[in-house]
Amino acid sequence: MTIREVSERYGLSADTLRYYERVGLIPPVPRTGGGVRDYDEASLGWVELIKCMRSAGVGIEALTEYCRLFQQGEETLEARKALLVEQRRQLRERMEDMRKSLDRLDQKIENYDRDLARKERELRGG
Amino acid sequence: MTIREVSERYGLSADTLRYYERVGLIPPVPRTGGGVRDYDEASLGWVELIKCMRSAGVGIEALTEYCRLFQQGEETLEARKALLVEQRRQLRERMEDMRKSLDRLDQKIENYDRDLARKERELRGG
DNA sequence: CCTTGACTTGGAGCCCGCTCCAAGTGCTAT
DNA sequence: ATAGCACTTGGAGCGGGCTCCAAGTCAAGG
Repeated sequence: MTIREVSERYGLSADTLRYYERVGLIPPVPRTGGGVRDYDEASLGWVELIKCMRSAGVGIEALTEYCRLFQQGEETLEARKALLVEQRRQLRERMEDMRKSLDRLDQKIENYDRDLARKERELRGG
Repeated sequence: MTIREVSERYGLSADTLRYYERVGLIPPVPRTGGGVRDYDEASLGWVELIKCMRSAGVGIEALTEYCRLFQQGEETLEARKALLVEQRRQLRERMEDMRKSLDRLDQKIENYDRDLARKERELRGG
């Protein structure tokens, strides 16, 4: 699968896909004789994983570290798990912050509803 | 309340507080005779609101627009509410992305647990 | 053979959101 | 009076994460 096809499939620019590989977010993608990227299933899996994690705000650094460990094989299983557990913790933390802000937004919106309703009554009544 | 005190109270640097005011995230803070910022309750409320919204990833632009509308008075109530509703929508969207990534992380971590347990059994058994 | 077009690389540039700095001003304590 | 310190402003710098560009290579079609 060419970089263009992968780009269209996942909604990531070809530049971004090359960038991801360059900085080590995904392992080296197989190439054709001419050196052109030819994404296989494994590479697609990585692209999808990275897209998912990036969209949740997981940092490039943690993800490159994960990819690096993965390429070192079996002896890094524990390290990889530890890394994922830590990222999960951070993700939960961020979600908790967002939940607080969401509550606050809900509250403010309710206040606006009340203010607008009052204004409406005043217009009608007076 | 001085900028230093506000800084300590909210864990934002004095530079960040000045920056927030400069770009219009919060309305102008009252000054002493000598031109030194003297945060009042209203300003503190703004700082806290902005800190909360920023920590949830709400963009500077939306927040400056909200602040701008606020300073224009009553006739912008509806516009402000609309802005908040839109930001709430975006916040919910981001949280949904994060929930998906979290599920995925949980799944991966479980897989690692299984792999590690299997490896353990193999070591003991063979 | 030559053009076209997708691909390659390395590197520069850009946007966001701070963060830091230089130069200057003004209260406070000795 | 003068040292010291917190404050001011405008502007430069920085890190993250892309995004774009120039220059070159290669495969396919006319």
